[in-house]
Amino acid sequence: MLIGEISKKTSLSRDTIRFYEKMGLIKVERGDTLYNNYKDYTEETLRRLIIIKQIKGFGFTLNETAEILEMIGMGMATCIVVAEKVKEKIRSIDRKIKELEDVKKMIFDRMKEGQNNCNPKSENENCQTFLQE
Amino acid sequence: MLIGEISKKTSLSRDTIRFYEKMGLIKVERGDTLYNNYKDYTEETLRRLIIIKQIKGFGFTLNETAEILEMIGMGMATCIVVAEKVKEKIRSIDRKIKELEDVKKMIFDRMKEGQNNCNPKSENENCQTFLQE
DNA sequence: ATAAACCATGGAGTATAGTCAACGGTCAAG
DNA sequence: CTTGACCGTTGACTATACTCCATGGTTTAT
Repeated sequence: MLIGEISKKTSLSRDTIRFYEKMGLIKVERGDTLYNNYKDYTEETLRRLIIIKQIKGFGFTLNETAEILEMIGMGMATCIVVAEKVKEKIRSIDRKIKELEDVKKMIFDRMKEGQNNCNPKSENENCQTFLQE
Repeated sequence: MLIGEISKKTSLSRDTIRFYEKMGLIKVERGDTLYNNYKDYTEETLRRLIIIKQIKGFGFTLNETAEILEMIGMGMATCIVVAEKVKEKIRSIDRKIKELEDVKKMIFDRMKEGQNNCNPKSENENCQTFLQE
């Protein structure tokens, strides 16, 4: 099938599909006919794109997705391995959440400090929050 | 002073200082002397860079930092305005945390679904987690 | 005189995941 | 025969905040 059709079937834009091809996530051949240079997307590729969407739905990056696809290709994406990957992804989300919470706490603390530098008589002047060394 | 000196005093790399200049966060003039084209960084610029570090310490982006600097320049960075900006920053952090938690929950739920597709006899085969439509 | 240690500029590269525009070829219908 | 709807490739652009490199000029010390 041509790119327009597979694009509709996957709800991925043509550009995205071509981008995935460039990234090596899918392989595409030319059709047998020699008189045009349209690419021929197979059912196999369609399935692969759907799997890619699934994997990305888990929050994996394209690189990670490529890795998992390779494992699937080698039959090594066992339940244990997949579960471990997903768990690691969850751990990395937890790390990000913790980082954000740390930043938030830091901002809170600094804001409190800053408020000590804001007294009523400076109501219409620059706040000293950022201006102290 | 020359860039090497201000770089040491602020603990910002030369490249970073030049980058800030290019972004318009600081203005720098050439020295009075005409026989070289070295830039002359003033005490004022030094103070400004220190303020930039303070503001960035609150998690503001460079664009936001530029905004706040401008307000300071106009004497409009009042305590109320600054507190509101900081609060909005905290709110945006909270939104990010919530997004991450949603993603995490989604992954959890899907993983549970996926586990139903993993039965013992497929121990050494690809997990079906990503393979279902 | 020359080497080390500065300085300036411009441009490319980093990571992520595409999106968009330009240019040109192809195909089917009227 | 021409119009519209496709298709292909290449390269630039998005956002963030720098970092690094190459090239070339300047200053200071020996």
